[in-house]
Amino acid sequence: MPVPTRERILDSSLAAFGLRGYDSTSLDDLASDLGITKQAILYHFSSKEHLLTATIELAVRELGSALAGAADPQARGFQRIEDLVRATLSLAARRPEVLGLVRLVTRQGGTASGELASAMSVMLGEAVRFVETEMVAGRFRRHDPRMLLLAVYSAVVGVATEPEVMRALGLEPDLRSLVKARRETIEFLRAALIAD
Amino acid sequence: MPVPTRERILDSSLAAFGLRGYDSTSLDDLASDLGITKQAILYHFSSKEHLLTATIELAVRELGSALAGAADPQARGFQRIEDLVRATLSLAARRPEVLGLVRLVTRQGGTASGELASAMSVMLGEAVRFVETEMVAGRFRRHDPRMLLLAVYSAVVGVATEPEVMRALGLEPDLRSLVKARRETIEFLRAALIAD
DNA sequence: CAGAAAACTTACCAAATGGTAAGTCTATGT
DNA sequence: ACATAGACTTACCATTTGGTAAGTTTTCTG
Repeated sequence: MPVPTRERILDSSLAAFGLRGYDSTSLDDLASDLGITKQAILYHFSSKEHLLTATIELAVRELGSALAGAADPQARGFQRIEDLVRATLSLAARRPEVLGLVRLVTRQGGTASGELASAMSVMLGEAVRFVETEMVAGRFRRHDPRMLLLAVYSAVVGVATEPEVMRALGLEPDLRSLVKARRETIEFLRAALIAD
Repeated sequence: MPVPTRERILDSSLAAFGLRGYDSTSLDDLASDLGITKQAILYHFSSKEHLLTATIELAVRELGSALAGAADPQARGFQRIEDLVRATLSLAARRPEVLGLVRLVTRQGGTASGELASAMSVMLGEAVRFVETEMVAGRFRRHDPRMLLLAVYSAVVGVATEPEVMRALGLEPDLRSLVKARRETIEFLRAALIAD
């Protein structure tokens, strides 16, 4: 059974918006990639901005399920961070457009970013509480939890979405390097986080 | 004495390209901001892509001089990292568009990025050698230097260019928070880098 | 099978975009 | 005083863009 056009459009637009940007992607580009006309897109999504909104919703769902699938509520201390970082970097390798879109929207912060902003607020709020309890329990070094998370978020998303910097460092972003980058990133965070 | 039009154009395009993106900035936008016509821009730069190239060159110069001014060749160990991070975050606060453009170009990696790519390669190559000697001297933890720099670069540039994430964390990106973010980022890196 | 709703396509359109051609104004050197 | 070059502006232009209107085909339903 064929994939519904609506979903195919969303898949394509997630890839295009996430990897190349919103303004750099025209509806005609999307349509010809899909072998349909631009008006077919406008039939399912009444404007380009509505398409962006729906695309962001899809990205939020993908990110949310990737992280929810990895987060074992039982896990304590650094294990939980490691699980989340693994899941994030794995998602970045499998579907770089998802994090690309997240980053694009968190930076520009336009009208359509409301949902993503609130979803991120929820996730980050949980993360702040988790980090706080770990600090109180003496398993993590004492820092401002929010600043710590900003640094961790930046490091992970940066590693996940900066293939050109990897190239500038003389590393080809192939599978082996990515595996190595993941291990090193986790070790880096472990060293930064864990209390002596 | 008035600022030459050519420089005014470059200043404006650096801000626009760096903060809003290349495709999102039209020559008409730039021109009307400057109170001139689009053709005046095309008189100084024969096409939009040439303007981008010149703008990237300007950003590279600004970044280079900001970092060169901060790097004391005498400094050893973490002090040197701290100097560079301070300079980077200070530049990000003063002129966010510079790092914005660097990030934009390193991600998309189009035709015009050759100069930035080679400039980054040089800077990162020096950084790799520095980090290696520090590791050999036992002042830094042992990691793959390139992976370590990727994580450090990502953390710093991320902190510098993700104001929306700060907001999602409940932090207003005002001066006090930025100073705090700088201190925390440095502490974070110190914990990650320094050998016991 | 009728008909209506869904899922499109063909045909347009106004605005914006990067770019060209030609003219105008101004300073400057001879 | 005058030609010349630099620094623009006015006037266009072809293409692309997001979007509308109206028609056509397919699918579902009574």
